[in-house]
Amino acid sequence: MNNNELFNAWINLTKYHDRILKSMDYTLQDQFQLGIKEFYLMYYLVQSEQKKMRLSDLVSKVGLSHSALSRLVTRLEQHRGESLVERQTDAIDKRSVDIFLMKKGEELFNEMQMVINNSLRSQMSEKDIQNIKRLVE
Amino acid sequence: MNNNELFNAWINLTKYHDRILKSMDYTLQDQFQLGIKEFYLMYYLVQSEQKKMRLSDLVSKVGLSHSALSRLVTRLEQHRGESLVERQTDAIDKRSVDIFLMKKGEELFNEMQMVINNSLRSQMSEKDIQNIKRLVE
DNA sequence: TTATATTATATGCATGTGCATACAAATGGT
DNA sequence: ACCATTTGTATGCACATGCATATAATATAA
Repeated sequence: MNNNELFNAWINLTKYHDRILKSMDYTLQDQFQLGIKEFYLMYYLVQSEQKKMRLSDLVSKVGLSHSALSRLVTRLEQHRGESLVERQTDAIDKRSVDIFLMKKGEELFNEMQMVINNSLRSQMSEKDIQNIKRLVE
Repeated sequence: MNNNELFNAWINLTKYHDRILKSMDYTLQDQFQLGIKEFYLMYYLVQSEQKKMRLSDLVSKVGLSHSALSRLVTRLEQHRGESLVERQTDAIDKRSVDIFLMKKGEELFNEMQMVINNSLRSQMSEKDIQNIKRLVE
């Protein structure tokens, strides 16, 4: 394998990834005025036991900096006049902030999830999924 | 395949992609004060016959909007007091602008390319490359 | 030819991001 | 107990981005 093949593989992977990402992001913005990062955050809250996570623990999950994540939470607290999530200072460690998924947020998440799944299914074939699994496992 | 598998495959692909991307971007910023988008732009100029391309044609290649690309070119024209690329209005269609890769830009590109290739080789195994090829072909 | 529509690029503006920093709270060493 | 260090979050700032728009040049239609 030469350098050209190597770089071409990378470029093609990027294009494949970005095409799907932008498509999903555009659809979410269009239908919910929310982006893919907002969806990821809510996804990890849903996955969690009590529909809550520490801000710090979300950083590595969502893939944003602390500051960006803090502001993302602020936006979700004030989304079109409704609170999709809420902050609550931890009783024991008063520096720490827990992010709670609210009822309205969970409802919206369920709608978004359907859109996301449709989008993924329409853009990734069964064969693609198998290849991705082989790549990332 | 259920929805969970589908979404997990996507998330894992994103993490795989972003990890490599951020690593390359960080290294380029650190060593050259240039990002991966700047590298892509120069890459396509090098690939072209005469080391030049129309701004418009670069849009789809680099994956930025017209406005972002216009400003990216401006930055490359003024990179640390040197012109890595230059604009030149097309003689026939005076609306169109050709972007030329300058000598200094090509020199820097060659250095960057080595860094990029090393970065890719250290993060993607031979098996990864084969799996990516299967995915994107 | 003249008027209208289209195309290519540049720029004002709003927004999201990371870095550096500020602040508050907890931890550790003396 | 006290002070220094570390940890968790929020915010000022600089900057890259996309959208909407402006401007200039070209193409099209009457």
